[in-house]
This record gives sequence, C-alpha cells and structure tokens, in this order.
Amino acid sequence: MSEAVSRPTLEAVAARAGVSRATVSRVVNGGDGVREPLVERVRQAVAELGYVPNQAARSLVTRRHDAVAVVIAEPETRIFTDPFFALQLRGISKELTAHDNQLVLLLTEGRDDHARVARYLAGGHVDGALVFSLHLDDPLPGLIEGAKIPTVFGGRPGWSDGSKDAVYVDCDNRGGARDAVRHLAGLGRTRIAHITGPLDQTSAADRLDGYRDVMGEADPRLIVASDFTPTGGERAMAELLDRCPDVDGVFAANDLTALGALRVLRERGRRVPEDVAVIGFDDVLPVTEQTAPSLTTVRQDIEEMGRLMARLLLRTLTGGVSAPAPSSVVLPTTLVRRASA
Amino acid sequence: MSEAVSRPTLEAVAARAGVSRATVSRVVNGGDGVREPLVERVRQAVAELGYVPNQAARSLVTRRHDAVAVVIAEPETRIFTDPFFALQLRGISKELTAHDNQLVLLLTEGRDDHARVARYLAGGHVDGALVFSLHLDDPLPGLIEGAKIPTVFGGRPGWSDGSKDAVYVDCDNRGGARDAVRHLAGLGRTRIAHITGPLDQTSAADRLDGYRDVMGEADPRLIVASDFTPTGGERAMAELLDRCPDVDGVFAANDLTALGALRVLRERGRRVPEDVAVIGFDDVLPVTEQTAPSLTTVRQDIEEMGRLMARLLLRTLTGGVSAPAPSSVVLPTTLVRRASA
DNA sequence: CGTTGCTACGGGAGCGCTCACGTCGTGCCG
DNA sequence: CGGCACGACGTGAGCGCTCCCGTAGCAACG
Repeated sequence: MSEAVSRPTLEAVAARAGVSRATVSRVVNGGDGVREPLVERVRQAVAELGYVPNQAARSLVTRRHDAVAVVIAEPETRIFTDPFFALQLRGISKELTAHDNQLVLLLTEGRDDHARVARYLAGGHVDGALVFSLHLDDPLPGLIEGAKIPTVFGGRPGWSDGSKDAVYVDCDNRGGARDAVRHLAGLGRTRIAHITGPLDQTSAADRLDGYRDVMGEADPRLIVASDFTPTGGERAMAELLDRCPDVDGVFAANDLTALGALRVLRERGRRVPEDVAVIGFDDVLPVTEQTAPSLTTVRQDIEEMGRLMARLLLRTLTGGVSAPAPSSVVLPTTLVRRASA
Repeated sequence: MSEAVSRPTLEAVAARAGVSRATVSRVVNGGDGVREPLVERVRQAVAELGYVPNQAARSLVTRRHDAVAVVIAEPETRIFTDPFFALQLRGISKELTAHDNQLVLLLTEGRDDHARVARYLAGGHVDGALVFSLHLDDPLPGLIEGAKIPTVFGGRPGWSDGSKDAVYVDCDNRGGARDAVRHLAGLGRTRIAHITGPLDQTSAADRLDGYRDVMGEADPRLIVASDFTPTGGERAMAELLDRCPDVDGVFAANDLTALGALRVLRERGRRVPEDVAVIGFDDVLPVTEQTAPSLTTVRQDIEEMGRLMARLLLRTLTGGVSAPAPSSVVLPTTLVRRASA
C-alpha cells in the first residue's frame, strides 16, 4: 500500500471540533442547517487535520460518483491527427471540472474493447457517459443502452433502430455544407466537386447531403469518397483531377482533407483560388491558418460542443429521472472566408 | 437518481448459489481456494443475476481504486496540434486497461487548476499519477510531492530542488540530437543551425545540448529559439535565413518546427535537401511522411513511452512500499532517413 | 405557563464489500 | 484407529460515509 498514514476521517474531525459526524458531514457538504460558529469550528478542524472526504465511502451510500466516462471509439488513428477530439475533450474537461466531476477516459480499439467498455459503464463506476464518433455499424450504442446509463453522444448517432431518442450534440453539418457550396457557386464556380468523409459517419453523410441540396443531381463524378485524412484528401484530389480536369471548386469534407487537396493542386500546378477554389470544414485553427493559401472553411465551435455535451449530461444527472430529458442540440456553423475561396 | 433497479449484491449472488458472501468474493477475485464445482455454481449465479462488483464498496476496504490519474499540464494549445500527447495517451490507455485500471484525465490550464489537481491527487481517488510536460517553473511537482502519491513523469522533470529521485520515462533527447547533427555533418554540411524548442522544458534543452556536443562553440547565430510549433518554426527559419544566408543544414527541435521551417525554405526558394538539409525530431508519422520533401527525423517511440510510464507506475502500485522503487527509463532514438536530409 | 412548531444537532443504522478468524471435514500419519 | 494438520468454507466486524429520525432547545402562541 502506498497510503502514507491513514488519513483523518469524519469521526476525527468531529472529535476535534467537538461535534457529531453528522454535523461535520453537513458542513462539508455545504453547511446548510448549521449555525455559523459551529461551521467555523468544523472548518477549522478540517483544515487543521487536512481532512479530505473519502469518495469511496461517500459513493457507497449516495450512489453517485461525480465522474463521467468519455468514450472515444475510433479505431483509426484519426484521433492522433485531428485536433477535433482534443478540442472537444478540452471543452468537456472544463465543464466537468467546473462542476466537480471527474473525467474517466475510455479509448477503445477493436471488438473486445467494446465489451470492456460496456461492462465498465454497466458497472456503475460513473454517473454518465459521453460517447464519440459512432459509425453506422458500431455495436457500442446497443451495449450502452443495455448499461442503462445516461448518455450524450458527440455527433448525431447514425443507427436506425431503437434509441431514436438519443441525446446528442452536433453542428449543422448539412447547413454548413450548403453554405460552403453556395459560396463556391457565388464565386462563379460551376464544376464544384465534393470530397466526402467516411460516409458511415453521419457528419460526413450530412455534409454530402448539404452538397447535394445545392448541386442537385450534378455530375456524379464530382463526388469522390475519402476518409477525413490529409492522405485521403490527396488521393481523392488526384483522382478528381484525372476524372474531371475542368473542376473549378472543391468542397472538402474537413480541413485535413482540404489540406491534402491543396497539396495535390499545388503539385499539379493549379492555382488556388484562381483555377480551383477550395473550402474545408471544421476550422481547426492551426491547420486552416497555415495552409498555403490560408483555407476558407466552415467553422464549428468544437470546444463549445464539448462543453455543451457535458452540460447536457450533468443536467440529466442532477435532474434525475423526473426532470425532462434534455433534447439534442445542433449548433450553427459560420463560413470563415480566407484566401482559398 | 438514475439507478434503474438496485443492482444485485454479493449477498444476492451468495444466496442464489447457496454459499456465503466470502466464497462469492473469493470466486469473483480469482477463485483461489475454492473447489471447482462451487466455483462453477457461483460463476453461474453471477451470470444469471448480472452481478457486477460495486467498486466503491471494494475501494472502501481495500483502499485501492484501480485508477490512475493522467495529468496534462500544458497551458499552451500544443496538446491540440501535436499528436505527441494523443500517442502517449494511447500507450498509457492500452497498458492500463490491460491491467484493469482506469484512466482519469486531468487537463489543467492556469494556477487554480493546479490547486484543484493537487487536491484531487491528495484526495485518494486514484492510486497513482502520470504527469506530463513540466516546465521549469511548474509548481505542480511540489504539490504532487505533498500528495504523497506514487507518480511517474513523462519526460525528465527539470526542477532542481528536492525530488531528484523522481521516476520518469524519457527518450534520449541529447543522444538523438547528436545523431541528427552528425548526420547533417556527414552530408558535408558545415553551417548547421538549430531551431530550439521552449528551453524551459528539458526535452528542448537536452536537444540543444546534443547539438552543442557535436557543434562545439559554433556560430551562436546558428541557434535560434522557438516553441515546438509550426508557426514558431516559420518565424525561426525566416530569422535564420536573414541572419545566416549561408546556412546549409537545419536541425529542428521537433517535427512541427521542421514543418514550419520547410515552408519558409520553400517560399524563399531554397531547395531541400540540396541547398539546405532539414531534420526534425519525434517522427510523428502523419506529419513527417507528408511534408514536401518527406522529413528525415529522429524517431522516438512515443506510444511505447506511454506504455512504459503506465507499467512503471503499476509496478510500484502492486509492489508496495517494500518493493524497490523502479528507476527512470530513457529510451533510445533512431534516425529515420527520408528525403529532407 | 403549557403547548405547539420549528430548527440545530446527535445517534444509529447500513451502503457492499474484504479480510481475519473460527469451524468443520477430510486425509494422513504413527 | 485416534490424533493432528491442513484446506475449504462460513461468520462477524468494520472500512468511512450519509441519511433518517429522535431529541433538545427556543420562540411564539393561546
């Protein structure tokens, strides 16, 4: 054991302050219903002994843990390239710590990990869960539903059956995509292509839908699938230039994809935005500002989405079953004009 | 409360299996000292009732939590640009889950957060801590020492007083830097510059030392300070070209810095590696492989470092105070030759 | 001045688990 | 065949806390 000396208990504080455990407990938990002089005495005893409540003992009786699990299920290495997750994490972390909740991070890769996560969530170690990046075929939501634990999803979950009333936070992917494509059209571009994200994710699918909303049944060769990565963007752009050399506008499903596209365009001697206007999605700052030329993109407030997820979850946790379940939130996007379009 | 139905207890399982609590407990915790038929009966009862041990109750008596805090103190937004942390996290996560430990993530920014973290660590919620990215003036180590909680640091801590026996995992920054500079020299470069990282971090300082080991008292104008970011790399490279137009080799303190440097070199019409050979540090794959030209760099196994940190910590946790404290580990680096040098 | 109604505080129970110990049965020895 | 040792299982206590309820004190009321 690494316990230096057994830490002081409520009992010890009570003895020192000359009151009962119950009173100390009351003071420690806010101090309602205890008269000022006593509160002061107890506070002092707590300080003198360096008392810190034993969370395990507390949880045992309250059945609360003041802890929330964050599940990031992304078998791909995307987490490590895309600042997206890190930013959401920051938002979540801020909101949770503001409400004295802890963040338990669950990274998963592969099937057996899913079972592990499900077991953990069902195990009642945490009060709720924040779950990310579900693919259409992801077994996780089902398992989570089985765990009967309040959950807020990051991004609209894409599965069709059951759990249609899942609470999620997302940005207006479709609307943002429309804005992007309209902007390109407004620049007089007529051969506007779309490099998609992985279409088994709703964010990517919704952006494609937004593109179609504006373009209608355009040349299908202008749509090329990719995977949200720079390398994928390069491949897609190369393919696009081969198929449709007359392309004059590109809406990339995210900034990283746009990054790859820009690279290929430069290699192939196309000027951006003169020959081909390019627009991304996300506005992850270190990326968009440092491309050459700087990237016009659709901005979503990622950190705010994280905060919001945490806030929604905490609200259901404190509200209890009686309170109305909060509904999902879809944040607006804004077009950020830079040099590339 | 969100508790659906009160979950089954040890007692319930015991009743169902027709044994005592103690026996169930034994089975749940490995099954030593219980005869096979009984083990089977208990296992079945557990399965039928869907029993999951109450971690809080267990912790209350064992004083273990099977949870480890990961503290990332990086006020800068570097976390969100540099895949470094994400990769370490992955390594840590893998190792922890392999040993059924949970990862509690503590993100800090600013002074008051430090106090919060210290309180949490001292609060005995976790068995140990993994702490990252300390700057020289960081108050955290002192606070952590006060918390009397087993800790492993990521990267050699840089403070001088006390805690000289801190356990850490790092890579051979100095040796790696030497290799890099020697490689440049081996290419016949004579005007080899170094763009440093933030020198209040030991990793950056050590790399500078490695550079000096090889270069001796070279032209001090060849050393220019930066901050591990692409933008910083750009600024530094620009300054360098102004000061020393005859520079023919650049050792950048990390890949992101090299990325910025490459960008400026291209803008200024210098060919890489013909005119200026460039070499980075870290080998964060998505970056190094996608630069133009691809980046020669010093590779460190970041994920492995994370795994190692977790392993060291777990070892001290299971070993107890009696066991010998594991000593710090410094991993070797390898030079990865690509196109830029 | 007795009664009521409140609030401030104390006492007891119990959350679900593990661990030390007690008890029982079995096998082996002399 | 009696004794003992050892391994398998049960029992009780207690980890540190919160919550329910009981009691004491006090003000206000008839």
